[in-house]
Amino acid sequence: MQFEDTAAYLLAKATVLHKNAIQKYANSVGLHSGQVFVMMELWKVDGQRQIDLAARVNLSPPTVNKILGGLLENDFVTRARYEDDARSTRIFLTPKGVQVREALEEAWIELEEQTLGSLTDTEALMLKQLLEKLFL
Amino acid sequence: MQFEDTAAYLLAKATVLHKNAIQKYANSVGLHSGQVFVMMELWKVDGQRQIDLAARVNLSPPTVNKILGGLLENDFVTRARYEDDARSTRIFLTPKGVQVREALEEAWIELEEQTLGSLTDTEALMLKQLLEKLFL
DNA sequence: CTTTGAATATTAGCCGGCTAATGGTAGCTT
DNA sequence: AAGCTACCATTAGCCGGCTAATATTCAAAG
Repeated sequence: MQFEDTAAYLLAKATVLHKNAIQKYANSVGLHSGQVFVMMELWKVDGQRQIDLAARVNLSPPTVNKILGGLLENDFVTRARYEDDARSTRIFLTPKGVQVREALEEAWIELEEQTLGSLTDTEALMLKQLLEKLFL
Repeated sequence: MQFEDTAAYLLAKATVLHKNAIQKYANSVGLHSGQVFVMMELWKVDGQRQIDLAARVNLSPPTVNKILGGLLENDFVTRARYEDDARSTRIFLTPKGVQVREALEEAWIELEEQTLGSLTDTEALMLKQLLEKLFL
């Protein structure tokens, strides 16, 4: 059997390089690679609980907790207790957290170009459709 | 701008879930997720130097060094000095390291089915071709 | 032959992922 | 009211990724 012929292998291989690219562009706007996806969810819906954030980004609660620690230290978000339920905390964007979105959008456009650089427009569209079908 | 519409976003999203799947099947044969790709390279060419392994798997030398530490502890590989160059070490598979390939192949087939479960054969082929074009 | 520079492995330290275990709270059952 | 159970956040500890810095060795230049 040839591992290299499997989609599972190719997808993992692509992952490694893509992760490096994300890290590069995330760092260029002052974020770490893991933080960007949490921020994206908060830009969609602000004030979410950690457990809901974890579900949205498909990460474990401890991982999200750790990532939020970094975002808190750098004043991208704040934590607030939720009055109706003392177990939960809600995470809110700071002005700095709102503002960094614009910078990330610009960086993301470059990332997208780099990612799809070797593909035609048709192929790019096909890839996106297949990825959506794969895991959504 | 909608991050969710970009291939960079979708690829990262697919990555997260795929990594979990790899971890699950790797563990089922006694390996950790990062170790499987190093082993695959050794199954192709045994006795490689660490620096060359790192290049083959697209990881940094310190990362490969750490992964090899785990493989050494569990007797999947051995280290041997390279006669011609005292800077280098060569990594060789142990019998256990050779043997585990068969188990991983079986697990990998299941992983492949799970990964491509939602796709038709045509789509699966297309995905593989696009991934190859992306990062090879 | 000495010095300088490149290459290889390794260590330290960070972030990002996981599981397992803890502690506190809410809610339901009795 | 008491107690069981489920839920949420957090901590501890592991593996996997990175960059930066170190030590050793090789090779090439002087």
